[in-house]
Amino acid sequence: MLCESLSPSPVSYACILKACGSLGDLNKGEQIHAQNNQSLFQKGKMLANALLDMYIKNGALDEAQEVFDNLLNRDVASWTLIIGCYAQERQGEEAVTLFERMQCEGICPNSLSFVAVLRAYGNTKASECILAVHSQVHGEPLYKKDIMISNALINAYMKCSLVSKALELFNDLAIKDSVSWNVLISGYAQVGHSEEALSFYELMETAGFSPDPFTYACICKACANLCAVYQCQQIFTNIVNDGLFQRDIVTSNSLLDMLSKCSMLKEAHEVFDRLPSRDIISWNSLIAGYAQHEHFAEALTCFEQMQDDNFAPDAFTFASVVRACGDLGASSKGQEIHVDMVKYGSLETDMVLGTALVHMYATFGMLGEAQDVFDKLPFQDSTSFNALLTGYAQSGKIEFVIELFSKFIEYNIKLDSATFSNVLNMYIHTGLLEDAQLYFKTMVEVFITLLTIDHFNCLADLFGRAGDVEKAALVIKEMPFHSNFAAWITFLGACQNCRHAKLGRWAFENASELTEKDAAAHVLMSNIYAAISTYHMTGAGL
DNA sequence: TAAGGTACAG
Repeated sequence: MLCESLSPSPVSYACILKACGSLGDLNKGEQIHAQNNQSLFQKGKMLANALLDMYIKNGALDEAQEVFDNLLNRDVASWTLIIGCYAQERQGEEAVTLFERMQCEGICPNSLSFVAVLRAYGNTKASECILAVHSQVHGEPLYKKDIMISNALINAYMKCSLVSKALELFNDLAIKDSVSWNVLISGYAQVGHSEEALSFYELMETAGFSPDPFTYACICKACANLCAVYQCQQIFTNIVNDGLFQRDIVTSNSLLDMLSKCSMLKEAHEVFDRLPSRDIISWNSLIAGYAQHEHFAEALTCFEQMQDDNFAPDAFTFASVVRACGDLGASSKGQEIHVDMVKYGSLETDMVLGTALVHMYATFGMLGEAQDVFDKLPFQDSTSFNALLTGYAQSGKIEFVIELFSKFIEYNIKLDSATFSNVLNMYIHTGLLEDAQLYFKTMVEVFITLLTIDHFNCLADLFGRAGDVEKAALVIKEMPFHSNFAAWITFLGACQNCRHAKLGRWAFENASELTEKDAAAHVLMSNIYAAISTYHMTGAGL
């Protein structure tokens, strides 16, 4: 058109901007924006909104906000576009604020505005607001397009785990479309009601709706939650038969993730090899699958291959490989990856990664590095504090443990049950009985709710190792849990060391009540008797 | 010839 010297009209521009939005061609869109008189985009609502939409579809939030701010006449579409933009970007609070501002400025929201704000309400778990919208639209005549509001409502309810409200609305729908089924199934999968997700998938097919990529993503997630191998195979077959495996990357990634999570790693790798195209999510799913099932070397091999294939690792990749390095004890590779994480800026934006790194260095016993990463975190939360404390405890750095623990008390940081076990185990290995008792006493006073039977078993173990089997017995008798096999077998070991036949017999009988014919219990008990008879025979007497 | 609901990775 331009070659033939025709000047584009506002209509041409609107069409071209729409194309830039759906193709993801931000450069072309920016070019059109820059080459024209800015008044073109400020006055006419249609073209201004087309430009706004182009920036939003390209994920250019700042530019979208700027276009919106410079608009002279904002109509309901302009407001809805920017509200939808923030709702989609998980900036729900911002979206809700804009929704309120829009009404203050005298613009009345329409169906589409409600759909946009419902997404924000769902993401921010604003259940009261969702209920308010629901009662507002309730009883209004249901036009066909308003099925979108119903679907958005079901989705928002599910995001707040209001499962029965979502189901009630779904059942009351006069007309359902495939999105209605998808949001319901997706909701069940997200709240962890995976069986229901699969049941509604069956019902959906019975009702005559074919699964689409959205449906497959949801049921793959449900199957992954359940580790349902048989159903995995069924879905795998369906996806291949539908031809979606070749056509839709989200579906193939969902499939890949499902197979990985269900330990079907061989199948996952085959699917990966057969993919017509791959993206970063395909790589991350495969790497995560290997890391989650402790195939750490394979995880790291894939990580190398991914980079050879010119994919830059992101926060998801790092999370898997950091764990793999830690568990493999691959400290130099781990440090290399740390450098990459700094290079890509992943650490500044992601708390999970920082904590994973603290944990990795703690596993290597490189506590200086662990402390350094911890100190540089954007903020320290309970998870990162626990990772650091565990590191010090596992390395037996008592003075650091004591110092850090006092910070837990001072700043009211929630102590993790597993961290507490690690600290107790440190005391077991250092044999500092008095310090351990003091620590346990503080635990009872400050963190009583997280005490488990394992912690009491640790305390009994401490006394047993110190040779005080009477105190150990008292802990077992008086702890607020039913003693388990682990408690008795540890205690029996302590009785063996002290050659305490009476308490040993007591432990043996209790252990036998819980588990019959356990070899370890019999060996320990017979050792006690053998030791005592040797003692008699050597004339030492009892 | 402007806006819309559902989906995949730590």
